[in-house]
Amino acid sequence: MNNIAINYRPHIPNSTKRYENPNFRSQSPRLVNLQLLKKCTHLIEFKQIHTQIIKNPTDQPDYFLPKLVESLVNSTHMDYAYQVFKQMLQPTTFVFNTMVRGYALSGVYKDGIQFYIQMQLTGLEADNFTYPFLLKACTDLNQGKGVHSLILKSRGLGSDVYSQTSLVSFYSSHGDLEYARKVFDRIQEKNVVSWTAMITGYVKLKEYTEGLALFYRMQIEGAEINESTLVNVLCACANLGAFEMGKWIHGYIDKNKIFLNSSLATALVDMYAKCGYIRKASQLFDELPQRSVYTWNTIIGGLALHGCGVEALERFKEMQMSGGARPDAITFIGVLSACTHSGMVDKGKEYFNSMLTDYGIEPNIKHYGCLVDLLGRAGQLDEAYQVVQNMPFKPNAVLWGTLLNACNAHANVELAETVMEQLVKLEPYNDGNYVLMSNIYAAKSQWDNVANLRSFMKNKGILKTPGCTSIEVDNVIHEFMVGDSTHPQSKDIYSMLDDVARRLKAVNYLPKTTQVLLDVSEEEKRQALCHHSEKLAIAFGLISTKPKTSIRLMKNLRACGDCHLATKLISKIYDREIIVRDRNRFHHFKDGVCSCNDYW
DNA sequence: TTAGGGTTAG
Repeated sequence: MNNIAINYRPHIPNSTKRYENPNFRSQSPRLVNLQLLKKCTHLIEFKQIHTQIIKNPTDQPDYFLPKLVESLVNSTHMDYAYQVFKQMLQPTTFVFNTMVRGYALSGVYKDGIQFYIQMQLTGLEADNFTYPFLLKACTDLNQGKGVHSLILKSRGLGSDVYSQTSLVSFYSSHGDLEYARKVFDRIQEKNVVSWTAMITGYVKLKEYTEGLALFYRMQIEGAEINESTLVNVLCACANLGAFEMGKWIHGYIDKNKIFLNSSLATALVDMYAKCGYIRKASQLFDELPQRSVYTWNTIIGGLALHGCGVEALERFKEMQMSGGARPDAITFIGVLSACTHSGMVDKGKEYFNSMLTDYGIEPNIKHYGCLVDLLGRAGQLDEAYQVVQNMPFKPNAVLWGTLLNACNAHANVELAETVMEQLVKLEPYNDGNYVLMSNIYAAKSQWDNVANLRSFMKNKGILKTPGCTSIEVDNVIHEFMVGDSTHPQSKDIYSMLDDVARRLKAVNYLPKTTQVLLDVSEEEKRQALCHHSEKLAIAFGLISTKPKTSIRLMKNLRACGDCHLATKLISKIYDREIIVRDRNRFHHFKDGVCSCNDYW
């Protein structure tokens, strides 16, 4: 940035070209007023007003120039705002604040901070507006901490709720939740924005349980709750799969007649979809009076997650027909993942190729990830590998992981080993990759390699994450670990498991013992599989819910091959729909088949 | 003139 001149140098802009704006015609050409300023959007309109202010001495430049700067900043004409600023004899704190805000919002952070420094040099004192703007111009933790100490030192502003809340947002958006919470706890008179800022901090950093805990406290303390609060709480519910809480929020919205704005509607649709209620999500979506690109993306992505690919593509067509929202890069993540999760390989390729040509959207690494998944699923492993090698991005762990998954599905040891070389470098402690590789070796009966991999993991201290499945029955979440016997109804659960095992045997079910990473006998492997957390949760679901009702589960890992096979059979034997949310997607088991068509 | 909000690849 140039040095900021604060001497008054009259400047009449060159606006020789006449521009006819209908808003201007009815106004007297000499009259400058705020109404007129508010209607300006184009630079030439601002220039005309600027000329009038300078030419007409009765129009009080001291009053109108700051307002002109403000309007220019609001219209993101920063260069011209700076030109006007330079003409001011004594810029006020308001003008400096406005310039700091403008540069921060337009991403020219350094200039924002520079303006604050310049303000101090001119001897002006910061006011309660200064620090929230200045914090927006801070790009790293140290800068923010510097502003924090300035706030503490400033007269009277140490307890200003705006500055304090800005600090909460700053710290949490820079990953320091501990500091954010310290500031939050010290806010004397917390309002709905300060509470929401802290909850948002937790949610953004995936500390969903903490976010919900704070929401409970907020209610106990009788704080006001508004749409923004609920959006964040719903986001936590969606990601935790906390359906009862999410449903309660929906009831709260209805009961308190809270306006379902676009953000809140999106969060609600997303909550239903991520909690496994895709029909409810779709129905709610249909009832919405307005849909933004976010709402469309949520329903398309939600349908994709549930393997409802055809329906997702129908929604995509509907989105385009409606003309209300333009598809963006995220829409295509949903569209491509719909094709992947439903096995529509050719359609997926078509959509990928149409992104740039028909929609002007450059595919990013996530779109390439979807393409690799799509090709991998179809068994086109060489082509998938070619994409990884030739795409315009350096492949990350997700991309290699996608390819490893494809190698597992199509038992390709050779490529899997090449992929693993990369994954060991990028994610040396991700146990899931080693487990997948072990399964690939096991599928080819390469037991030596399985053993080598196991000792490699042991030497590196890499432990397999224990499987954990939860099920919600009558508003209580029951959590099961592998081999768990701590549940109060454990005896009944294991009796039910015996019944399940007997009936599975009767339909010639053979446990997939190759997927067990233990150095034990076949019988012990069978037992281990039988006691996987998913099966324990299903057995509990069978004994604690009414016949023919759906059973809903959530897992911390991907579905294991043996549990997947067993769950398909159980859905048929016991005539139950079983809906499982695993780490990546939903599986709807019904009548012996799964919505994922055995690829996940 | 200030603080908080929705969707995204294994």
